[in-house]
Amino acid sequence: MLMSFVYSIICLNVKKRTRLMLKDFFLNEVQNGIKEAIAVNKLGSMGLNDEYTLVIEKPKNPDFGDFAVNVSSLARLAKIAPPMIANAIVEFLPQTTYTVSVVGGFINFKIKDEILADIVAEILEKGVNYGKNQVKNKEKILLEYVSANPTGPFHIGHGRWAAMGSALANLLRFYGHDVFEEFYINDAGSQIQKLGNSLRIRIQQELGLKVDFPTDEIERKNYYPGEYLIPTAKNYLASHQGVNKDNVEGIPLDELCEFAKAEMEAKQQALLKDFRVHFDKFYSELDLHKSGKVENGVKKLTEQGYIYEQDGAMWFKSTVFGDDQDRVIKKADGSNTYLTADIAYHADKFDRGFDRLIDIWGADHHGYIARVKASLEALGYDSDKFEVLLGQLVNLVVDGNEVRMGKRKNMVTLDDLIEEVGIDATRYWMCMRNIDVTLDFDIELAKRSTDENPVFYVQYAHARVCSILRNAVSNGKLNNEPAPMTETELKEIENNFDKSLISKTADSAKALIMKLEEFKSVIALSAENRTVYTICRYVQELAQEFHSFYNANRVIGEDKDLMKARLALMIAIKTVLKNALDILAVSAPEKM
RNA sequence: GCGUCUGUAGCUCAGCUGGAUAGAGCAUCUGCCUUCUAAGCAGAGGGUCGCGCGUUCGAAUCGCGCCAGGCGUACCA
Repeated sequence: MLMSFVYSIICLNVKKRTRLMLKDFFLNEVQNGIKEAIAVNKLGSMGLNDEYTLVIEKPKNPDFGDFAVNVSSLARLAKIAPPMIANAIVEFLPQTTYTVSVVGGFINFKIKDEILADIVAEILEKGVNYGKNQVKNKEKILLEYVSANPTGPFHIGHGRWAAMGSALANLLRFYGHDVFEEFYINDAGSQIQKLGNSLRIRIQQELGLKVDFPTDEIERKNYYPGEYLIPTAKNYLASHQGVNKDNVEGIPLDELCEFAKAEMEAKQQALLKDFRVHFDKFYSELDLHKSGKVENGVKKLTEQGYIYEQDGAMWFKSTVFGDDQDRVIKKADGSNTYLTADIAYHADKFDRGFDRLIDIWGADHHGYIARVKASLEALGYDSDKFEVLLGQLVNLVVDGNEVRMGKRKNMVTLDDLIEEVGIDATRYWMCMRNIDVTLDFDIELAKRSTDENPVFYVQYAHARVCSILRNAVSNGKLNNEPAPMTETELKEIENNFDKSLISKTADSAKALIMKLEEFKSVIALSAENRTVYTICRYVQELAQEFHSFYNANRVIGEDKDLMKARLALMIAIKTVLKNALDILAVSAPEKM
């Protein structure tokens, strides 16, 4: 509730906007005041061309007003004391929709009711579009995430990228960008051979043969011993009736690879769909090879003089572009490395006309950034248009203890997790932390439908609002009293609200309305910083403001104008909560 | 060793494009349901912001150096 924010602008670079968010509005007021004060020599040695930064924040102490601008930073330029500066500026503030006071170097603003009324009216008017399309430089963005091997089920780490990636796509789109979501299928490497070999063993076991995965340290690395291939083996036998103990060895490896891969892909894609993750394209690495683009990329790098041969392999001079060491691009055995295809893939993304590439990668791929950027530069692309969001991994917490992933016995798949805690909670938990920190996913906590679980807290707020809106137009429960309000009247509030009524509830609802107003800047900041956890934090804060208001005030009551004002507020809260939850792809239940 | 992320309340984390007494949730304690969903609200206690030096009128925030932990450091994907 006391969250203060700081928003600064370099004042030589302020651009005029038609629709000002409140913070921008006050910054502009101050900036204009400064200019006028300078013009009449009230700001000491300051000149019109001096560059300075203004900071606006929300005071923690409400006595200081609703917004505060600190002008101490001008002291160095003006060579006079901060309070004098503040007073000089204040003289030139029109103070139409607000009042001001000066404390030290701070100019404190207190807003008048009409500003609050405008906020609510704007939300009602725009509805699902409130907060949308704020971006100034719209870009065609290709967002790539998850991009798992089609060799098995997703683990919980994939779940983090899936949830965050899809939420980020929704956010960037909401902000106004053109976003294309893509999943790169690593279906070309040796891991597919391992998959086929493993399927053969599972089929043999299904046929009753005594075969098992190798236990030898080196040999075992050529197999996937997870049990998930058992149903695949059954499916294979069901669709290949002629297969028996005697001819199973003769099945071509390619056929097994193809079968297993197709099934794994289908399962992965079905899960993504259930998890509310939509991809515009699943881009096959195999297709990339077939298209000749990989070879073409190598050719281009060679032509540019960035390839040399050593120890029988071909190396890319990535150090020219800042990488720690050069990278092998064609192994001594003639095959490509993973990087070779990745170079072609990222070049192809630009060739398809995207302005910006954003990839979400696990922190374990950190070393790849420099080499892919290097390759893009070598091929003549602007590597600054390629962003990698590096995500720390996920720890599962069970009974208060971390369960290390990777130990095969403790392997928890995303399917298991979703089944255990549900889609809403899984998505919310995966999105609620900064991508830079390792996520502790506490299954017990995420499962709980209590206030310990933020996702329920937020959803409950939405359900409560909906309940009030329902009650406003339904008859009394016990003795069938008439409804406090007709459906038509409620529609009237939504579509043609008399915003002057807000003054009836302005005092009690001020904090709540201010929080609603914050939504737009939360969207803008979140989109620009590519963070989705900030949406989670905001939605929790908004829910908190609502719950607090709910406990202190009644919406439905005798005073009809007051009721109308508060119902308008309820519709506004519902709208903003829904818009935010939609970005996270977490449901906003009408009832709980 | 090098690169990178992290180190803030008992726990999980915000704040880190420098600014008014360092915040939230959970946990603990105290109150609040004959009134729109108590899955809620109000309040209390709880912190050498890993350590040191520096820049600044001002540092959790910026710089440098340490300490601790995660990840990476392949002709694997």
